Order: sequence, then structure tokens, then C-alpha cells
Amino acid sequence: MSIRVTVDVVIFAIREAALQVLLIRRGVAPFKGRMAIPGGFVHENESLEEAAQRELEEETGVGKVYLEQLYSFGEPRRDPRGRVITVAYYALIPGDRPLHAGSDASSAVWCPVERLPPLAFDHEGILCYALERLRNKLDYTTVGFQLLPRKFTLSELQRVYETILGRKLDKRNFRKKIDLLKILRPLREWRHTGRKPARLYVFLPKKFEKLKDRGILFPF
Amino acid sequence: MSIRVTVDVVIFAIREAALQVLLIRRGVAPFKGRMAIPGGFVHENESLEEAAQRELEEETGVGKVYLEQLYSFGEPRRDPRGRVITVAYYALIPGDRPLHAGSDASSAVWCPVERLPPLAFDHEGILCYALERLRNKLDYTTVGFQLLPRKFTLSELQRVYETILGRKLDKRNFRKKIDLLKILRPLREWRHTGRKPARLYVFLPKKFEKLKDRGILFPF
DNA sequence: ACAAAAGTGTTCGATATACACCCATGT
DNA sequence: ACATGGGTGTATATCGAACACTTTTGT
Repeated sequence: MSIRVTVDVVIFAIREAALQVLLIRRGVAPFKGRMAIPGGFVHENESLEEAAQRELEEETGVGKVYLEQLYSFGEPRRDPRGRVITVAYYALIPGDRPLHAGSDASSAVWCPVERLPPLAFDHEGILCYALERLRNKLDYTTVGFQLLPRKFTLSELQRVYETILGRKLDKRNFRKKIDLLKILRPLREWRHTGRKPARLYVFLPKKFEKLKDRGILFPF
Repeated sequence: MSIRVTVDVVIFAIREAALQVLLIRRGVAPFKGRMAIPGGFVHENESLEEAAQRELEEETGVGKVYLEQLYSFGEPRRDPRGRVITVAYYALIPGDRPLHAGSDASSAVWCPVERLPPLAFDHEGILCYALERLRNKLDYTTVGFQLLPRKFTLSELQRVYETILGRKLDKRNFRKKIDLLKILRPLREWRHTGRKPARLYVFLPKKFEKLKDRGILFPF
């Protein structure tokens, strides 16, 4: 019993103060002209993760970003061409990273998750599930940092959380908890975009690993 | 690019005061004679979930138990016979349910998760991942109830938690939190196995759904 | 009578939340 | 000088953790 297997990658980024996903316009049937999540067939000699990584790089030109398997979707009639199951992944792109377009990227566009167009296949369901996972993981992991450049201000970090969760957070409480986690190293550098310069920080992933083991979570 | 797709189902139950998994002994190569997680190929016209449900029933004869997709494993060389990816599920069987063996069940045996034999393929990794998922979900869902018969005592419920988490819990704190959740209906029935009779309860899944929406969790 | 598991409250520390003002800079 | 976002502390409520004794029954 052979089945065709694809990977689809929901690619998130914060752009223009909104959480957006990268979508491509399909050039061929089925669903020609519809928007879809980037994806493609798994090759003979690559793992699922490698296939997802490859699709991600083809669309965005970025490597080494956060990439996590989401769920596998396998309803018999989800693809009109025949039996195709898809292993969905989601990726988080730092906001500053300019995408030097890969081959397929001509038709790729960013869409705010609040204003999605109709999507091909079961991609709306996949995208909603990815969004739910992202919101949940924000609460008990540090995935939020993956959406920022290496150096960032505390206000930028807070805006990432507010954008994804869709609500305002208290500045002092936010900073208190981040400080408690001890996962940021303050730099002797300041960002001068606004009026008063804001201190820059870098994320310390190693310190975080210990915290995760002890079950210390993000409680927003 | 066609790939063979299997589902494997890690079947958990509490038996003899231990968390156990159902394993089968392989009768054919590869890994002939080794123990393995029950599983098989996905049929042409069934969804992944249906395939997992079918495998579960073939092995155990039980239907309508808790069944959740775990993860998809797709390393190119994970199966010596060629390219096979597997979508892993895990299932929870109430402790009292006698398994009226399906066709394959002659070689099925229960093994405590603390004393696993060597397993075929990458099944040890799959099983460890399932165990980790189960332990995590115990903290913020009510999956624990799925391992008990319909009517159960509070001590039995606590033993499920202690068995899976591998540590003792405080009786008064445990009961206080369960009571807070308001998901149990006390019955006018008592279990008379020990010395002093223990009150029986039933789980109210509908009430739980509302709690989940509001983010009320199991904080053990 | 006694062994064994059932049942029941309070205290204390930690964590989450609510809330308001001064500061440094660019314009 | 002033508008803008950066930066800081305290008080209260809630939640989780620690902790011991009485009750009921079967033997």
C-alpha cells in the first residue's frame, strides 16, 4: 500500500506589528489560483524533518530557524488527486531576516493570520492548528524569542507576546517574569529608534534548557 | 514518490499497580522474534485515525477508548525493508477492561514500562516519546481518567497519577484539587474491597470541556 | 482489639495580578 | 519645551506545598 507523502510548512513571522504566515499562490490544478501553505513531496532519501527544512529554505532562503512537527493529516479525500497524507510543520522566522527569495518565492506572499484568504485543500485547518499550537507553546516555552533578531529590546519581546496572544500585557509584570527566568544577557548596546534609547539583550538558550527541566514556565 | 505508511499504536494500561504497554512478538523478518509496538499499514480508504483505531481493536478487542496522534517518524533507514514512515498514536485502556483477544493477540503481552525488552525498529524511541507525552498531559488534562473504569474511588484515581508520575502525592492536596475541578459526580455506592468502604465516583467529561476552555489545569 | 485504608483543614510561602510615576532622548 | 517610549516597585489575592489525626470496617 503506497501513499504519497508531503510536508507542509506553516511559516510564521511578525511583520508590520502583526503575526503573518507565508502563503503561495497555486499555479496548477487542483485549487489553481488559490493560496496554499508551502509544501511538497518527501524525497526518497530524506527524513521528514529534512524535507520540511528543504521546503522552508526553498521558499524563504533562510536556514537554521525554529522548526517543529505539528501533526499529520490523512483524510482519504483531502487531496482530489488521490491518496496523499501530509506531515505538517511550523517554522518561526526572526522579524528582521530579509527573505532572499528561493526559486518558488515569486508567488509567495505574507498574510496576517487575522485576514486569511480561502486556502487550498485542508490548509485552513492546518493553519488554525498551527496557530493554536504556537499560542499554547508561548505559555510554557521560549518559542517567542525565535521571532526576534538576535539582539532585541524588552519592549520588542513584549510586543511579540502581545501580538501572538492578541492582548496587552503589563510592562512591569512582564519584565519581572523575564528577569526571574534569567535567560537574557543585557548588552552594553542600545537601540536608538525611538526617543529614549532602549537596552538590547540576547537570549541564552543554554540557561533555558535547565529551566525547562525544572518545569519553570512562561505564565502569561 | 510513493512511500509506505504505517500506524503504530502505543497501548497503555495500568495493570498490577504498574503502567504497562501492550507489545507483540514479531513472527517474521525483519526483527523476527523481537517485541514491537502493534501497528500496520494504512489502507487505501481509511484515515490515519481510522487505521489506528483498527489496529487497536485488532489487538485488544476494545473500541471507543482514548486515542491520540503522537508524532510521525520518517528517518529514511528506520525500516530495513525500504522507505516506510509511521504515524504513531497512543491509546489508554481502562484497567478493568478484559481484552477479548483479536486475531493477532496470541503473541501480545503486557510489559511494565520500567522493564522494557529490546524493541524492533525505532520503537523504543516511539515508546519513550509516548510516555513523555502521557506524563505531560497528566498535568494539564484529564487523560488520567481514561485509565480507570467508569466507576472508581478517589484512591484509585490517585494511584493512577502516582503510578504514571512515579512519585507519591499528598492525599489531601490531591482531593482538594480534584474537588475544585467539579468534574466528578459522587455515587451512592461504595467499593468494599478494603477495610473501610470507599465512595465511588464517575467522571463528567462535559463539565471538563468548559474547564479546559478557561485554562484550568491539573497542577500536580 | 487491631490492622488497614478512607476521609478531612489549616498554615505558610510563592507566584500572579493590579496599578502610576519619573527618565532620557529626539524633534 | 514637549512628546514619546523606556524604565522601575509595592500591595493584594490566589494557588501550591507541607503537614496529622480520626473514622470505619473486616479479621
